[in-house]
Amino acid sequence: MAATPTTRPSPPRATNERLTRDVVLREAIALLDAEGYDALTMRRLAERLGVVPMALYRHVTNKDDLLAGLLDLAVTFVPIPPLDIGWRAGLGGLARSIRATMLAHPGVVTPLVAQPNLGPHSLLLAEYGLALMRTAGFSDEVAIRAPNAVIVYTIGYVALEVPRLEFAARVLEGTSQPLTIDYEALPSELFTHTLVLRPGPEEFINEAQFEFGLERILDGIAMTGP
Amino acid sequence: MAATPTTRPSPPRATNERLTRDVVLREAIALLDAEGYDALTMRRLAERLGVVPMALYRHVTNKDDLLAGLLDLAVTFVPIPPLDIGWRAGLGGLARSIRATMLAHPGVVTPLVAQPNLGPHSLLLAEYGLALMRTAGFSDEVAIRAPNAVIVYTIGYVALEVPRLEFAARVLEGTSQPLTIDYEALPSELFTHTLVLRPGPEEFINEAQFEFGLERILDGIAMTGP
DNA sequence: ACCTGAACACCGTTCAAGT
DNA sequence: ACCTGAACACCGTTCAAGT
Repeated sequence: MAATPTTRPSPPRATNERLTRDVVLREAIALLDAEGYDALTMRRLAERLGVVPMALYRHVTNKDDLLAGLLDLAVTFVPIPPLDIGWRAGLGGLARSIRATMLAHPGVVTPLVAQPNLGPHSLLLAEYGLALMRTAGFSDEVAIRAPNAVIVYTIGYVALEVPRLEFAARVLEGTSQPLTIDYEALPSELFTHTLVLRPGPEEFINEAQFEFGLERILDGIAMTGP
Repeated sequence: MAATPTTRPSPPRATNERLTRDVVLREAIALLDAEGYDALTMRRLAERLGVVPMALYRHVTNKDDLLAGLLDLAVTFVPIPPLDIGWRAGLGGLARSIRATMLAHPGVVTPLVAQPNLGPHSLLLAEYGLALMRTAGFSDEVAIRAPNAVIVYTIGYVALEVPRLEFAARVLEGTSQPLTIDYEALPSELFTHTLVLRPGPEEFINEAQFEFGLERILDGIAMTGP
């Protein structure tokens, strides 16, 4: 009922809502989405919930536990494609689904990379990959490795993509200088091919590059059988 | 000459050594290697150099600049394979070389992923990839995209691998509980394939998985030509 | 027994005061 | 002009004191 004694915007939480672990985790994701990974501090999360910082420790044992809980929750946001579309469309769809979810919740990427995550919802994604590959008749080894390769590629790709998108956004709003490559400064005998093709700084990470790598992995998987 | 007034180990820096940007960056990598990313603070770095924290700001504009400089320096540690071994051995060798370097300097992985890096030494790696592919007769588009796919896969993979190796090390020293999957708790109608194969928690990230994904990408690239 | 404000041991960076 | 100690505005977490 009483307003929190701060200068920040008043908390959005209904005052009669009981604080639960689920409420804490969802608010943490909302904070992550709104203000990014660095903004997720115990103090600011507590403030958004209209609660004293130490009240959070009733529902999470520490910040690592908060991050682990929030990750398992975020995995539930990933739509799993249907099973009957074939292994190639299935794995490709799962990759695009994971990427879309991570781009929608860019703040989760840092904790996702930083800690192992074998919660029940991750296992559901793994089951989908195994089902696709075994139904298609691949060997047990490929059934395990191929979906893992696609998932690792996707998470790794987006882990690189998100900071570069955030950088691009800062360039647009004028708070960062755009990246440029000064081709004229490169010694021509060391950079002959670079100076012929002159790939722009945006070539390293973009949507077409994601699709190129994904399709190469899927082509390579196709060559292993079934 | 005078010892730093702290309780920490005395700094290893020779007292008559002039502080330069290069010395600062190399000590930052040494601190990263020795104690990990979280240990790299301006204050602790200054302490190791036997210098007051603000003295660092003479050589770097802020912590982001320190990280950018240290990344460009770390790229020089990556051995580039010879040019005359063919595109497949060349790209594969580059990937393994990048992975080995990152595993030797695990603390650089976090800043490497977190910010764009187009320093001159990165461009030298890119030039190597372009040279391999153009010499082999691939199209300009594939010459740009294929090395990028291999490099993104490798960096992304190791970004996931490093925290899991650190976790495994904590398990070995007894400070973390090992990850287990409780197969008995999984509802059998949702997890039929998982319960048949029962892949262990270590299957997601390991050396064989890295090689599997790398070979699939290389196979997929081979299919595009030349 | 439960809750929480104050405190602790840190951060990166600013800036005024010193030489 | 150059340098730097103190200070500021934060952290995550501990813990003693309060109800």
